[in-house]
This record gives sequence, structure tokens and C-alpha cells, in this order.
Amino acid sequence: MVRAIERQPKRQRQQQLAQAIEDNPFLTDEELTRMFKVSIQTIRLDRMELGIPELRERMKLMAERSYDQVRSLPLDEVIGEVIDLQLDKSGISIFEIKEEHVFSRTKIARGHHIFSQANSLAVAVINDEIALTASADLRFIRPVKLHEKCIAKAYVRSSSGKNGKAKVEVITYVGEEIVFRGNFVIYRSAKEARVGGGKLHEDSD
Amino acid sequence: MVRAIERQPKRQRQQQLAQAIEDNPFLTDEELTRMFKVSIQTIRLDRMELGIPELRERMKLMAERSYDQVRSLPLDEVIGEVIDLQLDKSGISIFEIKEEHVFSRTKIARGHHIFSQANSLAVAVINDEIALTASADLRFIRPVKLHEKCIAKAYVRSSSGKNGKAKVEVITYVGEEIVFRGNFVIYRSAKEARVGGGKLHEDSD
DNA sequence: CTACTTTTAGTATCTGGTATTAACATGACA
DNA sequence: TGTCATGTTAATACCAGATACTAAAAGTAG
Repeated sequence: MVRAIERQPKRQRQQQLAQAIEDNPFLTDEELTRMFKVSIQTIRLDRMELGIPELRERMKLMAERSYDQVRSLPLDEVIGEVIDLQLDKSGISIFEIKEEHVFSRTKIARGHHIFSQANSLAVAVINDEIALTASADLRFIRPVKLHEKCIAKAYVRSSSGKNGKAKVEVITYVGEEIVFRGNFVIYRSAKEARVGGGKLHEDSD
Repeated sequence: MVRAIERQPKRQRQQQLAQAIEDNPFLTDEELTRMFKVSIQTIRLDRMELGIPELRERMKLMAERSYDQVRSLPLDEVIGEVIDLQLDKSGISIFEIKEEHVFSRTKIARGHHIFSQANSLAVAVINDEIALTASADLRFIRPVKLHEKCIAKAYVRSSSGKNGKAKVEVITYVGEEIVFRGNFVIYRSAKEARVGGGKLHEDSD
């Protein structure tokens, strides 16, 4: 049976093709044609067999996924979904613990994801061009498990004028329960930064 | 100049159109035609004037943004490359700051990436089945910039027997310079998990 | 009525595909 | 040797959702 040998090129190609598209979902069939030195029909047959949708469909799916995540606010630089933000006052974000955030055996979330949510919210709530975490004091009060929804609430405690430090307290809940608490000191720069950004702006300009 | 009045319908429509697309970026020109009861050409003129790209371009932009985002959080196991690990004693990891870790304008690394490296190293160095961050005290001593290599060194300061807490200090350097310092308290479970000095990667859970 | 803006219509063209049908290549096997 | 199966390529028609361009019609202000 040289059939195995004969078929391997195809299977190999399909495997590599799937990998290539996963690595870069923005590849057109034509680009793939060049990569794999086969006709565009072959590429399309392969995609069919692998159940890989066309470029536009792939982009649409990605866009939809990100849209669901980001729709409330255009703060793409924040971990978790910001659902409320009052600059220099407070903010709320939601972050659901998924498989990729937990230790595989215990299904408990790794601390840095909890921190990431809190940290990026603490930075986002500061209305300045530059806002950097200077220091933080953290308590991981109870383990957070797979599929739990973390609701982080940030409160600016002291703003100490422009150009200096701001203290932000972040408390993260799962349901009614406090799971994390952090006190952040954030360095801030001079100028107020945000204008664009959709819902929240208007007042600044 | 009643021109203002004359133009308002157009401007109003354009404003509403911009809003409509912001609310739901997945609208085709045809759907917008129905919404606004004007011809498809008018919709297209409006989009042109407003600088709003076509549906596919919008989806592509969203897809790209979400793709960048997905890449920006290395959700995997240990953040950074562990290059030395003496269980219950010390560990070293290296982590290079890339584009996806920095604030786009300032090119300064987001705090949670620095923390992630330190946190996962602190957890990795604990030789137990379960090791969870209980609390942490952090100082971000100086901003870390794009392309800088962070070398985190973790030292177990007190092991306090099995089943309890361990204190781990992590100091992160760029070159000779200290950029970050963190004191972690790690919860540990009963059983020792790992044997000898095996490979480093192994999940810390 | 005239000049100007705004809106609508129509056509050609593009990209990145789907769907379908058919030809051709290659090896397996009796 | 002929024939069947698998794999590859080709060719054609068609589609969505546009762009680009031209031109005509409608509205409106002076």
C-alpha cells in the first residue's frame, strides 16, 4: 500500500494548511496557493474537507467575537469587559474565567489573571495620558474557579492633583463574595488624555 | 442662511448613521438604506464623507484588533522562560517585552505583564501540588520599555513547613537595574508534587 | 428663473469567494 | 493490460458587498 505514502502529502498539506490559517487567519486562498504550490481549487477542497470557512467568514467570526466582548466600551486595552467607567472616580469590569486562565488540574484561576483585570481597570480609570502602576498591595481572598465571573470594581481614592500619584482600590467579586482586593498606586502624567472613545467623552471637548 | 436648516436633515442623518454603525458595525449599506429611507448611493456618499469604511473593512479591522488582543495576553502556563529552578529555593526566568506587552503610545510595558512573570515564577518555585497566590506586595520601580529583557529572580524566604504559606520574594532586573520587586505569599498544599530537578516547564498545579 | 446642493440612478469593475462539472494524472489491483 | 479510485487542476457561472464614475433628477435659496 503506497497509498499511505501517496496520501500523506495531502494530509500533511492539510495539516499544515490548518496550522497556517490558525497562525494567520487573514490568508486568502490565493496566498495559500503560493505557499503550498497547489492550485486554488485544491486549497478550496482542503478548506472544505477541514471545515475551514472562507477568509471573510473567518474575519466576521473574529469580529463578532471581539464585538461581543468589547461592545459596551471601546477600551480595547483592558483585560475584561469594562461595563462602567467614570474617569477619575470609578469603574467596573467583568472577566470570566475560562479554561486558559486556570491551573489545569485544580481549575483554579492563576493569580495574574485576576491581577490583570484589576490592574488594567485601575489604569483605565485614571484619566491621564500616561498612567502606570507604581506599586500594589494585593490580597487573593479566595480561589476563583473555572467559569466564575469576576466583577472588579475600582474606586479612585485619592487623586492628588495632576502629575503625581493616584490611589486606586480594586475589589473583585464573584457574586456577593469578595475574592480579591488590591490597593494600587498609579503614576499619572500631566495632560488629560481621552477625547474619543464613544459614550464617555463629550464633556472633555 | 437657512442653509443650516436645509443641511440639517443631511447632517442629522449622517450623525445618526455614524451612530447606527457604531452601535452595530455589521450593517450593510442595503440595511442602512432601509433604516434611513434614502438610496444606497446616499448612504455611500455619507459613509465617504464620514470616513466610515465599508462593512468588510470594518469587520477586518475588528478582527485584526481582536486578533492582536488575543495575542497580547499570553494565557499559557508560565509567563516567561524559566531558565533555572531550584524547588523551594529559587528560580530565574526571562521575559522579553514585545509590542503586545506595551502601551502603544508610550511603549512602556503594562504592569500586569511584569507581574505575570513574577507571579508565575513565584508559583512555579513552590514544590507543591497546589500553589496559589495568597497576597502580594509590589513595587514597580522603574518603567520597563519595549524590547527590554526582564530577568526575574525568585527566592523562597520562608517555607513554614508543609501545608501553609510560603513567602517568595521576586526581584526583576533589566540588566543590572532593578525594575520590579514583589513579595508574595503563596498558599501551598500538602503533598510534594515534583521529583528532583526534572524539566522546568511542568505545570505548577 | 437660475445656480447650487442633495439625492438618486445606472453601469462597469473589483475581491474573494461558492457551486458545479469535467478533464487529467497517478497509482492500485485483478 | 484495462479499469477503478483518489487526487489535482481547469473552466465557467454566479454571488455579496462593495468602489468608481457619470449623469440625471429633485429640492431649495436668492
